[in-house]
Amino acid sequence: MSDRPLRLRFAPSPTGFFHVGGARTALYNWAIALREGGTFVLRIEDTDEARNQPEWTQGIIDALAWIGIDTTDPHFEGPYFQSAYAEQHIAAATRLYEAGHAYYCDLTGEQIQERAKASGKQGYDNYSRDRGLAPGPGRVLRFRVPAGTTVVHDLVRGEVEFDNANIEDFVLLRGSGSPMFLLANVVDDVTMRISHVVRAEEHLPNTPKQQMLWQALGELPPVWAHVPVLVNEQRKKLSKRRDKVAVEQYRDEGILADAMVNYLMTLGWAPAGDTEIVPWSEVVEHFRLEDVKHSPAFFDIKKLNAFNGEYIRAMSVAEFIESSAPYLTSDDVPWPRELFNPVVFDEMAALVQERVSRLDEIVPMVDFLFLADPVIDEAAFTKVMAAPNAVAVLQETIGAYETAEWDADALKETLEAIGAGYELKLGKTQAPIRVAVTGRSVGPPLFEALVLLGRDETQRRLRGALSRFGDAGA
RNA sequence: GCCCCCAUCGUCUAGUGGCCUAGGACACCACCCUUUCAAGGUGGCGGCACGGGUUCGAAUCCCGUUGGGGGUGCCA
Repeated sequence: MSDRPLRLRFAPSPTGFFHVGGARTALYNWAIALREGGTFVLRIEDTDEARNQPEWTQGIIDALAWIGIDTTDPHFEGPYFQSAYAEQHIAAATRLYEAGHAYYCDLTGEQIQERAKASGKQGYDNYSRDRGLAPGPGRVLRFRVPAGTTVVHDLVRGEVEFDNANIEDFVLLRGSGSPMFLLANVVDDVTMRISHVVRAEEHLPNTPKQQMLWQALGELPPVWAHVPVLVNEQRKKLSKRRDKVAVEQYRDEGILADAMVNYLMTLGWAPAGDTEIVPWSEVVEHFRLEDVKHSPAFFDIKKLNAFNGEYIRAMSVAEFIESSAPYLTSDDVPWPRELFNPVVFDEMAALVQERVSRLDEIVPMVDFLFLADPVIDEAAFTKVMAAPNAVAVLQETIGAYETAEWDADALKETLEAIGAGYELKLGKTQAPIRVAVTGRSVGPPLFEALVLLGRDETQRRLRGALSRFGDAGA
């Protein structure tokens, strides 16, 4: 089974956004396809009520492209749509029926429950197995699970043995005649000549059923690999209801694709050596399914952010400026568009770059440069101005900055001298100036910002702060 | 209930019988640097779930217990 051409597949169902767990599974498949010269097949499993399908599908394709899985890459094939192959699925089911591997059953869900209650056992009791029912409306087609055991050879878990006695005769075709997931999935994998099925662990219980289907269809099963699921802080499988799982959302918040990819790969696997931050090329070279951990991994946003900070700081300033642009020119920006000055931002960029871990932190860090008036954080203002001599420092600074040379060093020295008169260190002295000009007590380096703001605007803001005390400054 | 999977610092992991006094990273704490905040540097806190074996030797192998997770649809 391993001498077939290497063909992997990623088979998401279009549910509206791209799940980080799906992204990791896709990446695992992709890394293998790339290194081994195999093919990565994208198949959209849209057989359920897939409303709005084209939109969701495009979302998946865009998200895959973002993490580097590009539809134009020679290793990429697809997308295929499962819904387009319904006839094949049904044809396969018919073959299974004709070969005696499947039979029709007319029991309703209620009837199955009643029988289960009466017998004290759970689930369907294979009641219709030998009733020889013909196909008919409302009748489902069930697979006749053979006696014996099914051994699944799994690249990450080894051999997993299932007693077929614990597997009930599952449904292949609904009463409406439409194919079920288990069947469609296998038939598609067979026709697409898939050699390796790499997917999340939640599918492991399905695997013996699917393997029996492969065999009943006269095919050699693929190599299986079930990777551990991603969990939340409560150690539950990541769910879209309570957890933040949309790749698109992280992208919009300014997580870099490279950082996301790198982080995702370290969940369940680790590059050799003491460094987790490694380029994709190294991942491709070293990733092995056999090395994937067996236990679930917590998707830790803090660590993702830390990775992202590393990637941001590794960029050139020019790259950083380019990546910042969408955030600075979006419609959500707090300043009037006409007041934004890219030249000013570019001057600040290097200082901002080493202070953010996500791109969306840029705007609140530089907003005071482009706002007509800074938004004053009242708590910070009150606290800073209550410090001994804070107001006096403010007053004196206004006077000194009237004539000071307008460069960062001079502004710093001037303020240092003023602070010295009150026996204050620069850290204390700059606080009232910072809050007066930026509105906050934290932010990027002050004097560099003042230079960009200009003397007039700086003085205006300093006086504005002073006037808050009633005794209009100047 | 039944079936299956899993178990190293709080978290992600290294570790495949002696190199382990269990290594790294994130987080946290302290200190240094410092113009606030970061970044950077130094140090610290903190773990092999438990009990039996096997072995000269067990985080590593076996069994059991406990604990967690996944599955159990005419969903995918």
